[in-house]
Amino acid sequence: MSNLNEIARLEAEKLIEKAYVLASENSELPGGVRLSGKIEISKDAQNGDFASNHALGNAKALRSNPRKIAESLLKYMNFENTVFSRAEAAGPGFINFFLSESWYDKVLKEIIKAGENYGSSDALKGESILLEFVSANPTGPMHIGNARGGVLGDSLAAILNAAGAKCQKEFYVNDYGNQILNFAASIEARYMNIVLGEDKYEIPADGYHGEDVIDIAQSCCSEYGDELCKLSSDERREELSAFGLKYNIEKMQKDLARYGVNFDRWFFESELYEADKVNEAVRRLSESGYTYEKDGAVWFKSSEIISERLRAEGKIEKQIEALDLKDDVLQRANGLYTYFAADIAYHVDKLETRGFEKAINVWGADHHGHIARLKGALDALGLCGERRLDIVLMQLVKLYRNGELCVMSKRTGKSISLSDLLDEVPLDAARWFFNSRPDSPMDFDLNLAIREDSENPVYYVQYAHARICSLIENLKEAGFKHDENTRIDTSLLKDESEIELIKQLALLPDEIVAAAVFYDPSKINKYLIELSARFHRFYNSCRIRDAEENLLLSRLCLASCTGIVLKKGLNILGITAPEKM
RNA sequence: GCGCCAGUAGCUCAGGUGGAUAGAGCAACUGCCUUCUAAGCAGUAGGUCGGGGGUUCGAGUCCCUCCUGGCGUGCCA
Repeated sequence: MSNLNEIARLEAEKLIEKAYVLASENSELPGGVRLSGKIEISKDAQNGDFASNHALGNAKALRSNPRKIAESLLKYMNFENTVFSRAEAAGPGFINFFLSESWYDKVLKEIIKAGENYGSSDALKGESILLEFVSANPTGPMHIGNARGGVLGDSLAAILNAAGAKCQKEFYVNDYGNQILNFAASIEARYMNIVLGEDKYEIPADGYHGEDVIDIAQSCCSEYGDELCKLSSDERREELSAFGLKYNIEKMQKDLARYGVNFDRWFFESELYEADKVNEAVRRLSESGYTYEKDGAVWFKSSEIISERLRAEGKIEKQIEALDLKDDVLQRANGLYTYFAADIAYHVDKLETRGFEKAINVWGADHHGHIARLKGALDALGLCGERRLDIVLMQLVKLYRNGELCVMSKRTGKSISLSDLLDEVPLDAARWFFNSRPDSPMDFDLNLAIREDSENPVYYVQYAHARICSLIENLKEAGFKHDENTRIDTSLLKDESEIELIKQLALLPDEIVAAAVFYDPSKINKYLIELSARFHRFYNSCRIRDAEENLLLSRLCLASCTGIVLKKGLNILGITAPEKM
């Protein structure tokens, strides 16, 4: 697989380098300078296809004005056997390169050859990544924010894999600790009241008051009858929490699967306790001197290790002081470990025990305070938290219906469950929306999301795909078809809309890598919208069916390449590419 | 108070790590279907890139400062 833009960039760089050597040999420019600069894709076709800023950036070193330097370099360029036909000096001193026909030909051939693998690359080859996302509390139904995290994580995993990494998807289940005790007590109250037919039992103030807990209790009744009444409260709660967890986890799995979100592994927090991993992690921190006891609790010296890192990054003491860093509790005075302690153990398991090179976590923005201390703890354990743990922060989602905010909270129980949402919003639209803009707070407008018209961009993209399928089918019936054996003459594709479309097709490998590197799946959304726009433009300005046969086949080839690329992009996002609409 | 994220057209947002005249969609207005899907295309109009400084050939992008909004700042998870 080759990236045609990358090839062009490298060739442009080589042309500049060679030209500089010749120019300095001929004393036209001073020698001995290592030219810096970059080659980028021009925004405006008037400025060529690729632009170099080398002449601008090295003007001082070359003791001349940028425009002159550019012109000197151009004198010594030879475009034979390159993907360029020519170059020119422009503006303040850019060197603009123009692609030759051979490049456009290569793009289409590459797509036909690679098929559904087109766009994949080995840019991140060898990176082993554990991607953790959703990790919703199993004490209640998931909400819309979890859906966003699920879609985002799932798309990101597909992107990382397409970019050549080996990425595994994991859901961390917090099935241990305080909240589970509350959960059990809440179910117990509901259960006992149902069985005894009275309101004697009260749900703890910080327990779970939602309807879903009644469902769980009810379901428990039909399974056990009043059997659990006979047990001691401790035993009963143990039974009930196990039942409730199983009930909720199965539901989460079902709901997420309905969204097309699947995990390679569901990792249980309780596994860490059973294997004594939490204890061990805290012990190791203590042995390296990063803990102390105060008020009967064991504390982690978060402020110390975070300060160390900030110092290494060049922050001055005053700035660090201003942050007013605080230490964190690992083990409470009552002997129980905190969530933080378990999370440290969990990440040791990811990075050390299981040997993943990198851990990426998709978190809601409300967890951002947790980042620095977790990285710090990993630093303290010699696991390079700053380098090996990346957090993708996702801003929160507000759900609106008819212009009114729908509040969601597990504790008040007024939540909208994921399955309820899916009953209203089509899967493709939901996946498109949740993928769109991870780092700004999102207003999810139900009324907009369910509209099946052009205001919903996902249909714009899908429509382009359906149009292509219909076109191909149509021409097939007329006796024209295109496959890898069809001889086509891409030099016939000269219309601006054709050229612009091919250039966009060539961009997919770059976009996938960019989305992978920046952990930003929404780049694919944007790419697909632009690709669709360019296709529709082409479709409207270039008639295919009535064209002369060679031109017809070339255009058919272009359309079918576009179909391949649209389908690939939609697949990565977990969205269907319909053949008819 | 401190920290993180955001502030770009009436509305929703792009802007690929500093490039050339800041772009789309929606809403408004004008055109394009007896011909491959009009869920489409072409065009008009719309801007002090939150304000103010600075860095340099060049700033929406980087630095400082102020303003506004969201989220944090637990022996919760």
